[in-house]
Amino acid sequence: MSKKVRQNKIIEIISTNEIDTQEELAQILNSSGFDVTQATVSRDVKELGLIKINGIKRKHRYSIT
Amino acid sequence: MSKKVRQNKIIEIISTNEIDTQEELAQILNSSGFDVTQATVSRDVKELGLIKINGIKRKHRYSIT
DNA sequence: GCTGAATAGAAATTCAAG
DNA sequence: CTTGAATTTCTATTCAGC
Repeated sequence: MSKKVRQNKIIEIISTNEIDTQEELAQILNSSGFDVTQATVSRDVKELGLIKINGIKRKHRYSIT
Repeated sequence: MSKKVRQNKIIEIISTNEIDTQEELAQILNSSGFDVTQATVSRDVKELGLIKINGIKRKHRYSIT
């Protein structure tokens, strides 16, 4: 699978799920057939420019910018 | 010093400096007379809803939402 | 309620390797 | 150029204490 496909999947995942951690994201990716580790997710998050929202109400989740 | 004053200072600091880490922010606060640790900065960051921008271009810095 | 010290937990990077 | 394992670095939380 290409990186691009995986990154599209990441966008889809965080759009439909409340993702707290990169580990969690990696697990969902694995369940979806993308065999990746947290290290790669970290790189994808960076490339995609994703941010971690950490506000007082909306606690802890990844989001697209 | 009140928490509110400190948090205003934080906004000012991240608006005028490129801050990478909470430790760094804590140090600048200390230099400015606010005696705090990273733990408190972490709580302030959360309350203020600050985000850490981690994009491929704009690397690593705190920003207001 | 606000905070610091210590710790747990999460994320980024290094260091190969393919 | 992409990745995983291991490690480092950074952040959040716990557990007092005030």
